[in-house]
Amino acid sequence: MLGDVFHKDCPAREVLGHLAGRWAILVLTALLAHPRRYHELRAVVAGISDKSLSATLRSLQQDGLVCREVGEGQPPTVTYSVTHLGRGAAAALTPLLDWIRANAEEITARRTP
Amino acid sequence: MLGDVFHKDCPAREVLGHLAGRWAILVLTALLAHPRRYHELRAVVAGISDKSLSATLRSLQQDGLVCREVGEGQPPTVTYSVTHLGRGAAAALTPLLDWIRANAEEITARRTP
DNA sequence: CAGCATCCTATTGGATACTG
DNA sequence: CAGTATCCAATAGGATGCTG
Repeated sequence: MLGDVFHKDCPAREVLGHLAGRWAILVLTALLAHPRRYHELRAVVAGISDKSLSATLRSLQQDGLVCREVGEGQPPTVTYSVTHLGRGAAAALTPLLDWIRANAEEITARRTP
Repeated sequence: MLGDVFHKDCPAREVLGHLAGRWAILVLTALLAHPRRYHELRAVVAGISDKSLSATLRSLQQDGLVCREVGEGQPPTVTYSVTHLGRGAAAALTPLLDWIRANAEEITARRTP
């Protein structure tokens, strides 16, 4: 089965690998509400470094989930937005983020050390 | 805001870090349908090593998402299942897995090299 | 069967400095 | 502003061998 994430070496496994990192999840979600410029993203996704942000954005572009638009003028203005495909991915991520928001405190509080 | 995944050093960010890896996602999902024993998990989650599987299971246990039960007899039989909390997490992951299953081929096909 | 210990390599990711 | 380049530290993760 081609879409079986449990099978090695299948496309689904590869895509999961791209989306599974915490940075991709956060960046994609940050773009869901509306497009953002590079420095906005760096501020919104607190703690991400330039290197990780640009690497994550490149990876998301290559997968066709994020669109990069360069504006006119000096200094350059670059805006990132989710594509139609990316919107679907981000939507699929919101239940996870919602669940984490709701349960994070309980988990960290009860954690067995 | 305590549950804000976009804020550094908040519980939500930490929990996201635990769940974000591909192994945690797959293991948790593999346990959603029904409990499984160690060797079943290793077979179902194709490609995972003993080291990564046991590390993932330990992490999920510490977060209270997975329960480990040791059976009687020799050789030992150890069964893993999702807790109530873990069931919620796994449920929050299914939209993501479903989306990946549905779109993985399109993504890998159109990938800009 | 269900793992842990060890060794090793590869990838991730932060800090810093620099550029068009 | 929007990155890229470089260096380096930390982590992930595979292979192998061993144990109760």
